[in-house]
Amino acid sequence: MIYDRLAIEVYYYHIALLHSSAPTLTYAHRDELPIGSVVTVPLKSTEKQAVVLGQTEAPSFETEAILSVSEHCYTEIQMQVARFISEYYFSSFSEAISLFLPFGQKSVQRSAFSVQDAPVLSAEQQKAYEQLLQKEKALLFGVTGSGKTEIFISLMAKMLEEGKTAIFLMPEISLTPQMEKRLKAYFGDAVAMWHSKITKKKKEQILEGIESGQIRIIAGARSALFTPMPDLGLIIVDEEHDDSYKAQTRPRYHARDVAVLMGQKLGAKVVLASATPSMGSYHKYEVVKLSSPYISTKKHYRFISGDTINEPILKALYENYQKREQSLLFLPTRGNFKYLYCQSCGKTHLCPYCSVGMALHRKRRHLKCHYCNYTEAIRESCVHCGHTPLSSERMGTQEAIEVIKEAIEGIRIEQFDRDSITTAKRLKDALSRFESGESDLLLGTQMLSKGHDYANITLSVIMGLDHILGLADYRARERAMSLLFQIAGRSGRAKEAKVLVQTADPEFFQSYLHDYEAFIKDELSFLEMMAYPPFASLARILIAHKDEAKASKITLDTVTQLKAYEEIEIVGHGKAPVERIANKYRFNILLRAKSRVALLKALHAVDRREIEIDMDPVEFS
DNA sequence: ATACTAATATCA
DNA sequence: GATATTAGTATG
Repeated sequence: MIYDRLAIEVYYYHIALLHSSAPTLTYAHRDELPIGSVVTVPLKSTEKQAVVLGQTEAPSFETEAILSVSEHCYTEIQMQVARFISEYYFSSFSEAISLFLPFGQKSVQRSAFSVQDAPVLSAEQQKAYEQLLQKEKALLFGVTGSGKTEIFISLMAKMLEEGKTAIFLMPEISLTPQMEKRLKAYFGDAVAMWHSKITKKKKEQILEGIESGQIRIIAGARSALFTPMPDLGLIIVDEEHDDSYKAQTRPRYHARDVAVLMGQKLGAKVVLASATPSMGSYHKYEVVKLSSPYISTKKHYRFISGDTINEPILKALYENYQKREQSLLFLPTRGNFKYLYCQSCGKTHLCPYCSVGMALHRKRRHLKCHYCNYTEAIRESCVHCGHTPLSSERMGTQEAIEVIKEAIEGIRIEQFDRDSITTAKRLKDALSRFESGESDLLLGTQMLSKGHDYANITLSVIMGLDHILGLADYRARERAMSLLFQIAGRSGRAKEAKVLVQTADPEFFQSYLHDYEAFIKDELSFLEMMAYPPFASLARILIAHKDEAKASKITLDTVTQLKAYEEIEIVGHGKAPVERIANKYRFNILLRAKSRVALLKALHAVDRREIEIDMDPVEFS
């Protein structure tokens, strides 16, 4: 290294490579560098971007010199949050800091921005708005159509007037052009949309806009949380219950939880919002309630039995079609697993130890719990009511469309699922066809429940809730209930609407139909009794290897190590529900602990390259 | 992550 | 025996 030979005084720095899982390395530089500086370093025969972690003593080995120092720098808070993410969600610091975009050097004088036609709030909205202004963080709990968006806009407008900026998070932004329209209407060029699919060029433009002070609101999916917003005053997490806030690749962070932490560190207000809040948020945060003025637009619920498109469904669809009114039909996502459930009482066969639905493995002719691996023979009759036989079939979107077209001549159906809505354009087209009345029925999966409003729908048919209730997931009840509320909430904004719910367990849904909060309270006591989050911490360890024997050995070794930790419960371990992905055999270990600290400590002790740790998992397959 | 190296499989 | 493919390892 040239500095050594010239005997010039040099500084040594620990650096973390960006976009790499390499460990911390040491490089030399002639000048003093601030922590967080983004630099270019030589590594092997290539050049890499890296971030300066701090100064260090001259190491015993030869060092290379930093090649260049960029204009960009991570802030102390970005570094702290990245440190937290790397430690809590088990990634390298490099992977965690790589989520963030560093700040540029220009510091802008942000002039106050005044919104021309700020929305006029109802008394109810005004009250919630004022409550939110008082609090550092809160959960805004308001049914669909209660006017949460106007409150968001008012809060953001207030921030902008104070010369501050805001981040607005929503799930899967590329598929929600509606919110973009509304935000643009109020904030114009001061708002930019940010998600993983926008082009590199566009991202650069937005970053420039942020630096110049023109862009003051970033709205988008998970990754929008990591844009370099100066003077951040507000983070809104809309639809905070949505699982897509949890990253499914390393770093496996939960954007909602990271948003709360970041808000705390920055002194920015954090508003979580949902019509169907998560149990954890309701339990943890102050709740600001917003009851709807228009909720009284009548919704008539009717519960029907069966698990296919049957007579009552076809009849209702036909009648609505005859009236030239629009309908919506929800089918659960085509899942990988089937569960045994009773058509008579709607109950799913549950694992006796975990209270989650047991999955049917037809090939091996047995039932298996995906949490603890408890296995038993396939049941012939229902343990609750003795009804025979038990059902396990479910229907796909395509099949449903065929059945309905067969039965109702001339009906125009818009398919609305992952298979057909692959791009933002397709979504826009599908929605505009429906809005202009070119289609009579919107038929699809989970996607229907997200974000869009279909004011003219007068009939919603919700099928397959029992399948969701029966999922191998401790939150199956929450998922089913939240889905019912989300879908029912999409319809009948303008006029009266019918909601047809197909379930063999109408009592469960009926008792909470007009009161999600009552459900939350009951569900929380169930979770407490069963020691599930938020009353305990869960972690999942994933092991994947081409060699099945090796994967199995790593799993067993890890389990053996974990047994030394008394505070940690090994709920189960074994082959993952999806046994093989990309030619790799997959194993899971599920852990639970009362103490999150104890769980983290044990996990850090057993962590190594061959395993992946998923803290606070939402996905178990 | 990825460049480099050692180990192993494939082939004429 | 030479070369292609894969597995393992260190990177400053």
